[in-house]
Amino acid sequence: MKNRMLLSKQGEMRLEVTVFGSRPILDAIEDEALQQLRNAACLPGVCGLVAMPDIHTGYGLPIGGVMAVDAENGIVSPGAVGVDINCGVRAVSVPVGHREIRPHLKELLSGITAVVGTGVGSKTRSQIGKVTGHDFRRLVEGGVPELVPQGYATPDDVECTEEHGHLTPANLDHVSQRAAERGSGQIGTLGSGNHFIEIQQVAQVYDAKLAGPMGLVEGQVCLMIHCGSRGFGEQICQDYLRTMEHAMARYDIHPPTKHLASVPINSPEGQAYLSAMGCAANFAWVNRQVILYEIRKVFQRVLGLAPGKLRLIYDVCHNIAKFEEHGGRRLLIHRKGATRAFPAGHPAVPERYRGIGQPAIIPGSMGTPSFIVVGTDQAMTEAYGSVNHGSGRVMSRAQAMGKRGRAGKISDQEFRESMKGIVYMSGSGENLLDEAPQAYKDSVEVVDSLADIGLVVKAARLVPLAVLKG
DNA sequence: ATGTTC
Repeated sequence: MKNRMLLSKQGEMRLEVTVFGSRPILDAIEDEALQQLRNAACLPGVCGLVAMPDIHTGYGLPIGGVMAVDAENGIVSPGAVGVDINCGVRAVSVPVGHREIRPHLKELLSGITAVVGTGVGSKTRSQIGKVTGHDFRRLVEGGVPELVPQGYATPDDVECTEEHGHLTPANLDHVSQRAAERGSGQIGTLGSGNHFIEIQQVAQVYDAKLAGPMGLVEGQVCLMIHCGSRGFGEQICQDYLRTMEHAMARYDIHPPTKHLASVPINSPEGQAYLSAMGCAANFAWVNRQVILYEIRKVFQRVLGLAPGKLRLIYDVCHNIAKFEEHGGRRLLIHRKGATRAFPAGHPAVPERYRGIGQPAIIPGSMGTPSFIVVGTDQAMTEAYGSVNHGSGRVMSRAQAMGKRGRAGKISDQEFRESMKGIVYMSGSGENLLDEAPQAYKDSVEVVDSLADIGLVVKAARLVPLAVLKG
Protein backbone atom coordinates (compact mmCIF):
# COMPACT_ATOMS: atom_id res chain seq x y z
CA MET A 1 0.00 0.00 0.00
CA LYS A 2 1.40 3.36 -1.06
CA ASN A 3 2.75 5.59 1.73
CA ARG A 4 1.74 3.18 4.46
CA MET A 5 3.60 0.75 6.70
CA LEU A 6 1.99 -1.97 8.79
CA LEU A 7 3.36 -3.08 12.14
CA SER A 8 2.10 -6.64 12.34
CA LYS A 9 0.41 -8.04 15.40
CA GLN A 10 2.87 -9.81 17.67
CA GLY A 11 3.20 -10.68 21.35
CA GLU A 12 0.57 -8.94 23.46
CA MET A 13 -0.49 -6.56 20.69
CA ARG A 14 -4.28 -6.50 20.21
CA LEU A 15 -4.11 -5.24 16.63
CA GLU A 16 -1.81 -4.20 13.83
CA VAL A 17 -0.73 -0.58 13.51
CA THR A 18 -0.64 1.59 10.37
CA VAL A 19 1.95 4.33 9.95
CA PHE A 20 1.49 6.87 7.14
CA GLY A 21 4.37 8.46 5.25
CA SER A 22 6.41 8.46 2.08
CA ARG A 23 9.05 5.74 1.76
CA PRO A 24 11.96 7.98 2.89
CA ILE A 25 9.93 9.20 5.88
CA LEU A 26 8.95 5.66 6.90
CA ASP A 27 12.54 4.45 6.57
CA ALA A 28 13.80 7.18 8.90
CA ILE A 29 11.38 6.60 11.80
CA GLU A 30 13.19 5.89 15.09
CA ASP A 31 12.90 2.31 16.36
CA GLU A 32 11.90 3.66 19.75
CA ALA A 33 8.85 5.43 18.27
CA LEU A 34 7.75 2.19 16.56
CA GLN A 35 8.22 0.28 19.82
CA GLN A 36 6.04 2.86 21.59
CA LEU A 37 3.30 2.12 19.04
CA ARG A 38 3.61 -1.62 19.64
CA ASN A 39 3.40 -1.02 23.40
CA ALA A 40 0.25 1.09 23.05
CA ALA A 41 -1.33 -1.64 20.92
CA CYS A 42 -1.33 -3.83 24.05
CA LEU A 43 -3.59 -1.55 26.13
CA PRO A 44 -7.05 -2.83 27.13
CA GLY A 45 -9.88 -1.80 24.83
CA VAL A 46 -7.64 -0.41 22.09
CA CYS A 47 -9.46 -0.94 18.80
CA GLY A 48 -7.45 1.19 16.42
CA LEU A 49 -3.96 2.66 16.28
CA VAL A 50 -2.38 4.71 13.50
CA ALA A 51 0.51 7.17 13.28
CA MET A 52 1.10 10.23 11.12
CA PRO A 53 4.20 11.00 9.02
CA ASP A 54 5.45 13.52 11.60
CA ILE A 55 5.84 10.70 14.15
CA HIS A 56 8.68 10.89 16.63
CA THR A 57 9.46 9.45 20.05
CA GLY A 58 7.44 10.87 22.94
CA TYR A 59 6.45 9.91 26.50
CA GLY A 60 4.17 6.87 26.29
CA LEU A 61 2.56 7.16 22.87
CA PRO A 62 4.78 8.69 20.18
CA ILE A 63 3.96 12.18 18.97
CA GLY A 64 1.93 11.72 15.78
CA GLY A 65 -0.06 8.84 17.28
CA VAL A 66 -3.85 8.34 17.11
CA MET A 67 -5.26 5.75 19.49
CA ALA A 68 -8.93 4.73 19.40
CA VAL A 69 -10.32 3.03 22.48
CA ASP A 70 -13.74 1.51 23.10
CA ALA A 71 -15.73 4.02 25.16
CA GLU A 72 -17.43 1.35 27.29
CA ASN A 73 -14.65 -1.12 27.97
CA GLY A 74 -11.48 0.81 27.23
CA ILE A 75 -8.89 2.80 29.12
CA VAL A 76 -7.79 6.42 29.13
CA SER A 77 -4.09 7.25 29.23
CA PRO A 78 -2.57 10.70 29.95
CA GLY A 79 0.61 9.67 28.14
CA ALA A 80 -1.48 9.18 24.98
CA VAL A 81 -2.83 12.73 25.21
CA GLY A 82 0.43 14.49 25.86
CA VAL A 83 1.92 16.67 28.54
CA ASP A 84 0.70 19.89 26.95
CA ILE A 85 -3.04 19.20 26.95
CA ASN A 86 -4.76 20.96 24.02
CA CYS A 87 -1.59 22.22 22.54
CA GLY A 88 -2.99 23.59 19.30
CA VAL A 89 -2.94 26.15 16.53
CA ARG A 90 -5.24 28.89 15.34
CA ALA A 91 -4.98 30.58 11.97
CA VAL A 92 -6.31 34.06 11.23
CA SER A 93 -6.78 35.77 7.88
CA VAL A 94 -5.59 39.39 7.63
CA PRO A 95 -6.88 41.42 4.65
CA VAL A 96 -3.59 43.18 3.97
CA GLY A 97 -1.05 42.61 1.18
CA HIS A 98 2.39 41.28 2.17
CA ARG A 99 4.14 44.31 0.65
CA GLU A 100 1.99 46.60 2.71
CA ILE A 101 2.83 44.87 5.99
CA ARG A 102 6.59 44.35 5.52
CA PRO A 103 7.71 47.76 6.83
CA HIS A 104 5.71 47.18 10.03
CA LEU A 105 6.79 43.65 10.95
CA LYS A 106 9.27 44.62 13.68
CA GLU A 107 6.86 47.03 15.27
CA LEU A 108 4.11 44.41 15.19
CA LEU A 109 6.33 41.78 16.83
CA SER A 110 7.54 44.08 19.57
CA GLY A 111 3.99 45.27 20.14
CA ILE A 112 2.92 41.67 20.59
CA THR A 113 5.74 40.83 23.04
CA ALA A 114 4.62 43.73 25.22
CA VAL A 115 1.27 42.05 25.89
CA VAL A 116 1.96 38.33 25.37
CA GLY A 117 4.31 36.68 27.86
CA THR A 118 6.93 34.44 26.23
CA GLY A 119 9.46 31.92 27.51
CA VAL A 120 9.51 29.26 30.22
CA GLY A 121 7.53 30.27 33.29
CA SER A 122 6.17 33.37 31.55
CA LYS A 123 3.40 35.20 33.36
CA THR A 124 0.33 37.00 32.09
CA ARG A 125 0.93 40.50 30.71
CA SER A 126 -2.53 40.95 29.22
CA GLN A 127 -4.89 42.74 31.60
CA ILE A 128 -7.79 40.49 30.62
CA GLY A 129 -5.72 37.36 31.29
CA LYS A 130 -5.22 38.32 34.93
CA VAL A 131 -7.97 36.29 36.55
CA THR A 132 -8.17 34.42 39.84
CA GLY A 133 -10.62 32.54 42.01
CA HIS A 134 -14.15 32.32 40.71
CA ASP A 135 -13.26 33.96 37.38
CA PHE A 136 -10.53 31.40 36.74
CA ARG A 137 -12.97 28.58 37.46
CA ARG A 138 -15.53 30.11 35.10
CA LEU A 139 -13.02 30.26 32.24
CA VAL A 140 -11.55 26.76 32.58
CA GLU A 141 -14.95 25.17 33.08
CA GLY A 142 -16.76 27.24 30.44
CA GLY A 143 -14.07 27.95 27.83
CA VAL A 144 -14.15 30.59 25.09
CA PRO A 145 -17.93 31.28 25.23
CA GLU A 146 -17.24 32.86 28.66
CA LEU A 147 -15.18 35.55 26.92
CA VAL A 148 -18.00 36.66 24.61
CA PRO A 149 -20.08 38.90 26.93
CA GLN A 150 -17.16 41.31 27.54
CA GLY A 151 -16.19 41.33 23.87
CA TYR A 152 -12.90 39.41 24.27
CA ALA A 153 -14.24 36.81 21.82
CA THR A 154 -16.86 37.17 19.09
CA PRO A 155 -19.59 34.61 18.36
CA ASP A 156 -17.69 34.07 15.11
CA ASP A 157 -14.52 33.14 17.05
CA VAL A 158 -16.52 30.59 19.03
CA GLU A 159 -18.05 29.13 15.87
CA CYS A 160 -14.62 28.64 14.30
CA THR A 161 -12.98 26.93 17.28
CA GLU A 162 -12.98 23.13 17.61
CA GLU A 163 -15.68 22.14 20.13
CA HIS A 164 -16.63 25.84 20.14
CA GLY A 165 -13.74 26.30 22.56
CA HIS A 166 -15.63 24.45 25.28
CA LEU A 167 -14.99 20.80 26.15
CA THR A 168 -17.07 18.92 28.72
CA PRO A 169 -16.87 17.48 31.28
CA ALA A 170 -14.69 20.13 32.92
CA ASN A 171 -14.80 20.50 36.69
CA LEU A 172 -12.06 22.35 38.52
CA ASP A 173 -12.74 20.20 41.61
CA HIS A 174 -10.79 17.47 39.80
CA VAL A 175 -7.74 19.72 39.36
CA SER A 176 -5.06 19.98 42.05
CA GLN A 177 -4.50 23.24 43.92
CA ARG A 178 -0.98 23.25 42.56
CA ALA A 179 -2.16 23.09 38.93
CA ALA A 180 -4.66 25.89 39.53
CA GLU A 181 -1.97 28.03 41.14
CA ARG A 182 0.41 27.51 38.22
CA GLY A 183 -2.33 28.19 35.68
CA SER A 184 -4.03 31.25 37.10
CA GLY A 185 -1.12 33.54 36.24
CA GLN A 186 -0.57 32.19 32.75
CA ILE A 187 -3.64 32.99 30.65
CA GLY A 188 -2.58 34.89 27.55
CA THR A 189 1.00 33.57 27.47
CA LEU A 190 2.86 31.78 24.71
CA GLY A 191 5.32 29.62 26.64
CA SER A 192 8.48 28.22 25.09
CA GLY A 193 9.77 25.36 22.95
CA ASN A 194 8.09 25.12 19.56
CA HIS A 195 5.34 27.58 20.48
CA PHE A 196 5.21 30.65 18.30
CA ILE A 197 3.26 33.52 16.83
CA GLU A 198 3.92 33.91 13.12
CA ILE A 199 2.91 36.50 10.54
CA GLN A 200 2.73 34.76 7.16
CA GLN A 201 2.11 35.39 3.52
CA VAL A 202 -0.29 33.23 1.53
CA ALA A 203 2.22 31.88 -0.99
CA GLN A 204 -0.10 29.60 -2.92
CA VAL A 205 -3.78 28.81 -3.08
CA TYR A 206 -4.21 25.24 -4.34
CA ASP A 207 -7.96 25.32 -4.60
CA ALA A 208 -10.00 28.53 -4.59
CA LYS A 209 -13.14 26.61 -3.61
CA LEU A 210 -11.41 25.68 -0.34
CA ALA A 211 -9.41 28.86 0.28
CA GLY A 212 -12.31 31.19 -0.57
CA PRO A 213 -14.49 30.42 2.47
CA MET A 214 -11.37 30.73 4.65
CA GLY A 215 -10.60 34.24 3.37
CA LEU A 216 -7.20 33.14 2.04
CA VAL A 217 -5.99 35.09 -1.00
CA GLU A 218 -2.56 34.71 -2.61
CA GLY A 219 -0.25 37.56 -1.64
CA GLN A 220 -2.28 38.47 1.41
CA VAL A 221 -1.34 38.03 5.05
CA CYS A 222 -2.26 35.34 7.52
CA LEU A 223 -1.39 34.83 11.18
CA MET A 224 -0.77 31.71 13.24
CA ILE A 225 -0.73 31.17 17.01
CA HIS A 226 0.68 27.90 18.36
CA CYS A 227 0.55 27.26 22.11
CA GLY A 228 -1.18 25.18 24.76
CA SER A 229 -2.21 24.97 28.38
CA ARG A 230 1.15 25.98 29.90
CA GLY A 231 1.95 24.87 33.45
CA PHE A 232 -1.74 24.18 34.11
CA GLY A 233 -2.01 21.28 31.63
CA GLU A 234 1.45 20.01 32.42
CA GLN A 235 0.68 19.79 36.14
CA ILE A 236 -2.65 18.01 35.43
CA CYS A 237 -0.86 15.48 33.24
CA GLN A 238 1.82 14.82 35.87
CA ASP A 239 -0.76 14.58 38.68
CA TYR A 240 -2.84 11.98 36.85
CA LEU A 241 0.12 9.98 35.55
CA ARG A 242 1.11 9.52 39.16
CA THR A 243 -2.42 8.68 40.29
CA MET A 244 -2.86 6.12 37.52
CA GLU A 245 0.55 4.52 38.04
CA HIS A 246 -0.59 3.62 41.52
CA ALA A 247 -4.22 2.81 40.73
CA MET A 248 -3.87 0.70 37.59
CA ALA A 249 -2.92 -2.58 39.26
CA ARG A 250 -6.24 -2.48 41.15
CA TYR A 251 -7.95 -2.62 37.77
CA ASP A 252 -5.63 -5.41 36.65
CA ILE A 253 -4.08 -3.14 34.04
CA HIS A 254 -0.40 -3.84 33.38
CA PRO A 255 0.91 -1.80 30.44
CA PRO A 256 4.33 -2.69 29.01
CA THR A 257 5.68 0.56 30.50
CA LYS A 258 4.50 2.92 33.23
CA HIS A 259 4.70 5.71 30.66
CA LEU A 260 1.43 4.27 29.37
CA ALA A 261 -0.21 4.32 32.83
CA SER A 262 -3.94 3.87 32.22
CA VAL A 263 -7.21 3.28 34.06
CA PRO A 264 -10.66 2.32 32.77
CA ILE A 265 -12.57 5.25 31.26
CA ASN A 266 -15.46 4.32 33.52
CA SER A 267 -13.45 4.34 36.76
CA PRO A 268 -13.46 7.25 39.25
CA GLU A 269 -9.84 8.02 38.32
CA GLY A 270 -10.59 7.90 34.60
CA GLN A 271 -13.61 10.17 34.92
CA ALA A 272 -11.64 12.60 37.11
CA TYR A 273 -8.81 12.75 34.58
CA LEU A 274 -11.19 13.46 31.70
CA SER A 275 -12.80 16.25 33.70
CA ALA A 276 -9.42 17.78 34.61
CA MET A 277 -8.26 17.34 31.01
CA GLY A 278 -11.40 19.24 29.93
CA CYS A 279 -10.34 22.15 32.16
CA ALA A 280 -6.88 22.16 30.58
CA ALA A 281 -8.41 22.01 27.09
CA ASN A 282 -10.62 25.01 27.87
CA PHE A 283 -7.64 26.83 29.41
CA ALA A 284 -5.68 26.41 26.17
CA TRP A 285 -8.53 27.66 23.97
CA VAL A 286 -9.02 30.66 26.26
CA ASN A 287 -5.26 31.20 26.18
CA ARG A 288 -5.17 31.34 22.36
CA GLN A 289 -8.29 33.55 22.32
CA VAL A 290 -6.83 36.08 24.77
CA ILE A 291 -3.63 36.18 22.69
CA LEU A 292 -5.68 36.82 19.53
CA TYR A 293 -7.63 39.58 21.30
CA GLU A 294 -4.34 41.29 22.22
CA ILE A 295 -2.90 40.81 18.73
CA ARG A 296 -6.01 42.38 17.19
CA LYS A 297 -5.40 45.48 19.35
CA VAL A 298 -1.75 45.65 18.23
CA PHE A 299 -2.74 45.41 14.54
CA GLN A 300 -5.33 48.13 15.10
CA ARG A 301 -2.73 50.44 16.65
CA VAL A 302 0.03 49.79 14.12
CA LEU A 303 -1.93 49.30 10.88
CA GLY A 304 -5.26 50.96 11.68
CA LEU A 305 -7.09 47.69 11.04
CA ALA A 306 -10.39 47.24 12.84
CA PRO A 307 -10.20 44.16 15.16
CA GLY A 308 -13.02 42.47 13.26
CA LYS A 309 -10.85 42.42 10.12
CA LEU A 310 -8.61 39.73 11.67
CA ARG A 311 -10.91 36.78 11.06
CA LEU A 312 -10.34 33.47 12.81
CA ILE A 313 -10.16 30.76 10.14
CA TYR A 314 -10.12 27.89 12.60
CA ASP A 315 -8.58 26.73 15.89
CA VAL A 316 -7.59 23.07 16.21
CA CYS A 317 -6.09 21.13 19.07
CA HIS A 318 -3.53 18.39 18.54
CA ASN A 319 -3.11 16.89 22.06
CA ILE A 320 -6.44 15.64 23.36
CA ALA A 321 -8.76 12.70 23.99
CA LYS A 322 -12.36 13.06 22.78
CA PHE A 323 -15.43 10.85 22.48
CA GLU A 324 -16.43 10.40 18.84
CA GLU A 325 -18.48 8.01 16.77
CA HIS A 326 -16.65 6.00 14.11
CA GLY A 327 -18.18 3.14 12.17
CA GLY A 328 -21.21 3.14 14.45
CA ARG A 329 -19.10 2.71 17.61
CA ARG A 330 -18.53 5.21 20.38
CA LEU A 331 -14.79 5.59 20.87
CA LEU A 332 -12.40 7.67 22.92
CA ILE A 333 -9.96 9.02 20.34
CA HIS A 334 -6.58 9.98 21.80
CA ARG A 335 -4.77 12.35 19.44
CA LYS A 336 -1.21 13.14 20.46
CA GLY A 337 0.48 15.40 17.95
CA ALA A 338 -2.31 14.67 15.51
CA THR A 339 -5.01 17.00 14.27
CA ARG A 340 -8.70 16.29 13.87
CA ALA A 341 -9.74 16.87 10.24
CA PHE A 342 -13.35 15.88 9.65
CA PRO A 343 -14.66 15.66 6.08
CA ALA A 344 -17.31 17.72 4.33
CA GLY A 345 -20.80 17.08 5.64
CA HIS A 346 -19.77 16.13 9.19
CA PRO A 347 -22.06 17.80 11.75
CA ALA A 348 -19.09 18.95 13.89
CA VAL A 349 -17.77 21.08 11.00
CA PRO A 350 -18.93 24.74 11.20
CA GLU A 351 -21.67 25.57 8.73
CA ARG A 352 -19.47 27.83 6.61
CA TYR A 353 -17.07 24.92 6.01
CA ARG A 354 -19.66 22.13 5.94
CA GLY A 355 -19.45 21.87 2.16
CA ILE A 356 -15.63 21.69 1.99
CA GLY A 357 -14.51 19.92 5.18
CA GLN A 358 -12.93 21.08 8.43
CA PRO A 359 -9.81 23.19 8.06
CA ALA A 360 -6.79 21.57 9.70
CA ILE A 361 -3.84 23.80 10.42
CA ILE A 362 -0.40 22.31 9.95
CA PRO A 363 2.49 24.56 10.89
CA GLY A 364 5.92 24.00 9.39
CA SER A 365 9.01 24.67 11.42
CA MET A 366 10.32 28.20 11.79
CA GLY A 367 11.39 29.31 8.31
CA THR A 368 9.52 26.63 6.35
CA PRO A 369 6.01 26.62 4.82
CA SER A 370 2.85 25.94 6.81
CA PHE A 371 -0.31 24.45 5.32
CA ILE A 372 -4.04 24.71 5.70
CA VAL A 373 -5.73 21.54 4.52
CA VAL A 374 -9.18 19.99 4.81
CA GLY A 375 -10.09 16.51 5.96
CA THR A 376 -11.43 13.83 3.64
CA ASP A 377 -13.63 10.73 3.80
CA GLN A 378 -10.42 8.74 3.35
CA ALA A 379 -8.92 10.23 6.54
CA MET A 380 -12.19 9.42 8.31
CA THR A 381 -12.05 5.76 7.25
CA GLU A 382 -8.34 5.17 7.67
CA ALA A 383 -7.30 7.50 10.48
CA TYR A 384 -10.37 8.32 12.61
CA GLY A 385 -10.62 11.70 10.90
CA SER A 386 -7.05 12.69 11.76
CA VAL A 387 -4.06 14.18 9.97
CA ASN A 388 -0.54 15.23 10.99
CA HIS A 389 0.08 18.24 13.26
CA GLY A 390 3.38 19.56 11.95
CA SER A 391 6.64 18.46 10.40
CA GLY A 392 8.08 16.26 13.14
CA ARG A 393 11.55 16.46 14.57
CA VAL A 394 14.58 14.76 13.11
CA MET A 395 16.90 16.11 15.80
CA SER A 396 16.32 16.47 19.55
CA ARG A 397 16.61 19.91 21.12
CA ALA A 398 19.87 18.87 22.76
CA GLN A 399 21.25 17.62 19.44
CA ALA A 400 20.25 20.76 17.56
CA MET A 401 21.94 23.00 20.12
CA GLY A 402 24.98 20.74 20.34
CA LYS A 403 24.50 20.32 24.08
CA ARG A 404 26.85 18.06 26.01
CA GLY A 405 28.84 17.53 22.86
CA ARG A 406 25.98 15.82 21.04
CA ALA A 407 26.44 15.34 17.34
CA GLY A 408 24.26 17.22 14.90
CA LYS A 409 24.71 20.78 16.08
CA ILE A 410 23.42 23.27 13.55
CA SER A 411 25.86 26.08 12.76
CA ASP A 412 24.83 29.69 13.31
CA GLN A 413 25.57 30.41 9.69
CA GLU A 414 23.40 27.54 8.46
CA PHE A 415 20.59 28.84 10.67
CA ARG A 416 20.91 32.45 9.49
CA GLU A 417 20.86 31.27 5.89
CA SER A 418 17.59 29.39 6.39
CA MET A 419 15.98 32.41 8.05
CA LYS A 420 17.01 34.89 5.35
CA GLY A 421 14.41 37.59 4.80
CA ILE A 422 12.37 36.57 7.85
CA VAL A 423 12.07 38.88 10.84
CA TYR A 424 12.43 36.86 14.01
CA MET A 425 12.50 37.43 17.74
CA SER A 426 12.87 35.04 20.64
CA GLY A 427 10.93 35.54 23.82
CA SER A 428 13.24 33.20 25.68
CA GLY A 429 16.25 35.33 24.88
CA GLU A 430 18.24 32.17 24.14
CA ASN A 431 19.48 30.85 20.87
CA LEU A 432 16.85 29.52 18.53
CA LEU A 433 18.72 26.49 17.21
CA ASP A 434 16.44 24.01 18.99
CA GLU A 435 13.68 25.14 16.64
CA ALA A 436 15.83 25.63 13.54
CA PRO A 437 14.32 24.33 10.26
CA GLN A 438 17.20 21.83 10.09
CA ALA A 439 15.92 20.12 13.26
CA TYR A 440 12.70 19.17 11.47
CA LYS A 441 11.52 17.05 8.58
CA ASP A 442 10.59 18.90 5.41
CA SER A 443 7.03 20.16 5.95
CA VAL A 444 6.26 19.91 2.23
CA GLU A 445 7.20 16.23 2.07
CA VAL A 446 5.26 15.42 5.24
CA VAL A 447 2.02 17.02 4.03
CA ASP A 448 2.41 15.66 0.51
CA SER A 449 2.82 12.14 1.82
CA LEU A 450 -0.77 12.40 3.08
CA ALA A 451 -2.08 14.46 0.14
CA ASP A 452 -0.71 11.87 -2.33
CA ILE A 453 -2.96 9.19 -0.87
CA GLY A 454 -6.04 11.37 -0.38
CA LEU A 455 -5.96 11.80 3.39
CA VAL A 456 -5.85 15.58 3.03
CA VAL A 457 -6.61 18.11 0.33
CA LYS A 458 -4.41 21.19 0.43
CA ALA A 459 -6.14 24.57 0.53
CA ALA A 460 -3.13 26.89 0.84
CA ARG A 461 0.59 27.11 1.54
CA LEU A 462 1.79 29.89 3.83
CA VAL A 463 5.34 31.16 4.23
CA PRO A 464 6.73 33.08 7.21
CA LEU A 465 7.32 36.83 7.17
CA ALA A 466 7.93 37.33 10.89
CA VAL A 467 8.22 34.89 13.80
CA LEU A 468 8.00 35.37 17.53
CA LYS A 469 9.40 32.21 19.08
CA GLY A 470 8.36 31.33 22.60
C1' DA B 1 5.65 20.57 26.44
C1' DT B 2 7.30 22.03 31.53
C1' DG B 3 8.95 27.08 37.66
C1' DT B 4 13.32 22.09 31.46
C1' DT B 5 15.96 16.24 37.50
C1' DC B 6 9.95 15.68 43.35
